[in-house]
Order: sequence, then C-alpha cells, then structure tokens
Amino acid sequence: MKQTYIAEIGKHLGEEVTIKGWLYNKRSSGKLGFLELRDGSGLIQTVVSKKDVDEATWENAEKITQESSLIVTGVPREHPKKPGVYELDIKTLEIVHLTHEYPITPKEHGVEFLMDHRHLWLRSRRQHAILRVRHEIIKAVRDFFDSNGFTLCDTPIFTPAACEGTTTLFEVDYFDDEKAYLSQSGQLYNEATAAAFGKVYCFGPTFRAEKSKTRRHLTEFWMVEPEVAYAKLNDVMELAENFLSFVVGRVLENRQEELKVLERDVSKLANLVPPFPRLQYDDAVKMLQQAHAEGKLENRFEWGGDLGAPDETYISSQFDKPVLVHRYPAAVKAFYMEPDPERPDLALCVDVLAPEGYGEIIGGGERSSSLDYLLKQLAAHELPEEAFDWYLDLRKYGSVPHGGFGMGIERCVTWICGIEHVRETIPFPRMLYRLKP
RNA sequence: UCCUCAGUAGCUCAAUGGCAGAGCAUUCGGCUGUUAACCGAAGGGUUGUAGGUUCGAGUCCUACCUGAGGAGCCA
Repeated sequence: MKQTYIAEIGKHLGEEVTIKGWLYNKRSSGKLGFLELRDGSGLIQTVVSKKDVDEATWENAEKITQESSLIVTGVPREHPKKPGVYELDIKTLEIVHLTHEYPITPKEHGVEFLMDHRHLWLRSRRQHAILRVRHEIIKAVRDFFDSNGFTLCDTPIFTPAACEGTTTLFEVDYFDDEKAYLSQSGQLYNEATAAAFGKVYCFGPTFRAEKSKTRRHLTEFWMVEPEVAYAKLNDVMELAENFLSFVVGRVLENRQEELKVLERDVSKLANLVPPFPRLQYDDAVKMLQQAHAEGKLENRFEWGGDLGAPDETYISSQFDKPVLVHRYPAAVKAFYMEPDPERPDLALCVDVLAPEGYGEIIGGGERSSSLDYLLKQLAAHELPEEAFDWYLDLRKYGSVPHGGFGMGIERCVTWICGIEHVRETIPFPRMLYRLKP
C-alpha cells in the first residue's frame, strides 16, 4: 500500500493509510497500547486495541521496542482531548526490524554519550527540529542570493596557501612533494569571481585547525560568503542587514513547529527589520570601558585590541537586534582590508554580533583595491608575495572597490534556534579531539 | 597551549573514611486513554588507570588518561 507521511496525515482523516517508520516511544495499558511513531516527517501517536486487531498485530504491538522499524496501517482522526492534534487507530502492525536495547533511552543523557551516539541522537525530536531549521536557513540563504542577482561561484577546498595567514590550517599531502591546505575562506577567490560576475557567493565547508574548545567552535563548518564588485562598506552593511532579516523571516514563516519544540522565545526574533544598530569600534570601546567602570565587565578594554568573547556578549546584550560593529583598528584585521581614508589606522570592516549574547556571526568589509597598498600589507604580514600573484592581478586589470562578508551557518543556526552549543547544529560535528562518528 | 570542573550498573545520578544504591533501559507479570505513563519482580559492578596513606578508600594524596566548560584565536 502507498506510504503516507505523518506530516501529510491531516489530509487523510477517516481514510485508511500506511505509515512506514520507527517506534519513538511506547506506553501501554493492558489491552490498549499507545505507540508513538516517527517517519522522518513528523511524530504521531497511534492507538492499538486488542479487541480491534488480529492476533499477530497485537503480539507485534506488545513486543515491539523503542526504535524498531515498523509498518502500520490504520485510520487517522483528531485526538479526543487535543484539537488539531492527530492520532491513528491501528488496523495492522508489521515489524520490519526488532531493535534490542536502543542506547538512547527516554531519560537524560550526558554530552559525551550523546556525541558518541550522534548517528542515533539525530533521531530525537530536538535534533530533528534543529536540523530542519538548519535546512530552512540554508534554503533561505540560497534563495536570498539567487533572487538578488548573485551567481553561485563555489571556491576550491584545496588551496595552495593561507587566505589570511593568521589562523591555523589543516595541511594535506597533494601530489609528489606538494602541500595543500583545506580552505579557511573562499574570499580571495570570491574577489576574482566578483570581477567576472559582479555579484557572487560561495557556500561550502570551511576548515580551521585552531585549538578552540568552546561552544562557538567547530573545526569543519559551513560558511556562505557573498562578494560584490563596486560595493563600499555601507553597501556591505546594508546587504548583511537585508540578508539576516530575510533569513530570520523565512524561519519564522516556515518553522514555527520546530521553534516550539526547541522552546525558542520567538518574540526575540520578531521584527528584525533593517536598519540594525551600528556601532563604530571607537564607540564600542567607550561602551565597554563604561561597563567596566560600572562593574559589569571584569576586564577594562583598551583601544586597539580585537573584541573578546565577553566583550561581544556585553555589546550584543545592549541591543535587541543584531548589531553591526564597524571600523576596527586595521592592525587587528586581515591584510586585504581597505583602510578608512579619513582614519587610515582603521579598517573599513564590519562584524555582526547576534543578539542575546550569541556573538559574532558575520565578518566582512571592503577589500583594498590598491596594488601598492596590498604589496605593503603582504610584506608587513610576512606573507609570500608569489603565492598571491593571481590575487594581485585583480588589482592590475580593472581594479574596483568591492566588498563582502562571510557568515558561519552553524553560529547562525545556534542563535536562531536559541540553543547553547554549535555542536547540535550540524549532523556530524567535527571538533577539537572529536572525529567520530 | 593555559585555567576550572567531572569520571560509580548500558544510561542519568546517590552513597559522613566503615555492608555499592535508586530511577530509566532490559527480561517477566499486572493494568482499556496513556503523554519521559504507572504498579510489582528479576538480572545487571575490577567505582577511568597506576601507585600511595590507613585496621579499612568510591571517598584522602600523587601522577596519568578521558570528557566538559572557559580563555586566547575565530565565523
């Protein structure tokens, strides 16, 4: 018989349908059993009554265990006590595979145990909800750029050298004696494709070999990076605002159910319409120093440094929308950042800090279009000029102002879902000291 | 790399230096509207590893291993 998905069950009330899935949980009461089924599209409670089914079905219902796979036929209807909730009366129940001692029980588990069983943990309601929100976000990201004149131009994962030279790279053997590095950003290549296509984005996995061990870090994560020819810093900031607003709006539109499972306070995501608050680095420093004076921050922040995690948390907690912090000291930013013509010690860059203390989810800015300046910067950062010859070509042949940003998908999912840790926002997280499963 | 915390049954956790226990899961029994269902019973242990203190160590000390949270760095 044709399979009906639980998500579509409301269209089949009163008809006999077949559900193919797994047993999520079971409660029984003598001659009456309540089997909670999942099929990937959703969850539904089914009811099996001894007097209404054949002997084989009743025996199967009695012996079936958590996460056994099964096929049931029955008739869906509304729950007697919960309007709008569906339930299904079982007619037949066939066990496809009987599970023994499923490790993840309906009680609490620790992080280590769950991470070791990530391949099974994905079946639980909460993980299901998070990954569906992730899917919605990724779809929204693509739809946003695709419908705004951007061309997808994915950038290589094997790269010959560091994009920025600051962070640690994963090194792999290429052929013969050559070394390759896993990409930590597609940005430099984006600048080349932007000069060919005008508005481009790349979206793929990114690798950082930093020994970071916090709730915000993965060694392998997904990053979307738009790049726009002729864009100035202000254009980049407007793009980031419109982009984030669109993505959050999509999730609110299509994933209310999942946000409810996650107990997300959706009022904090509502009305995230541009413009977002903007804060120049100089003013951010004043805000942090004031907070320190009032005893709200432990360390006094000095002008010149990059914002630390507690600093970002404080700043973002002062606003109910994402906040754009721009014009950091050039010294703490990447070599390719365009200096502010009015204050050459500042870079025309922007970081977007998500609200509620989630911290940096976007980093970007305007790239330098000057060959002379970039040559000086490469020397100052002790980067090998020959590795960047093709990049410097972009400044020799029709150089234009341009800019863009990168957004870490998992950090964005963490924020929108309102959860604690990035490890739950990707099916199989790769972290410091964790490569399995 | 540094700082802090934690390792006891398959899982989550108790146990004043003095008999190693509970809930969930598993097996068996009961229950016709359950919602992490409930009630009764059974099986289940080299207390992370190695050493030390003590009449006696899950508990105290030392080292190591593993994990978690955080810092730095970053999206």
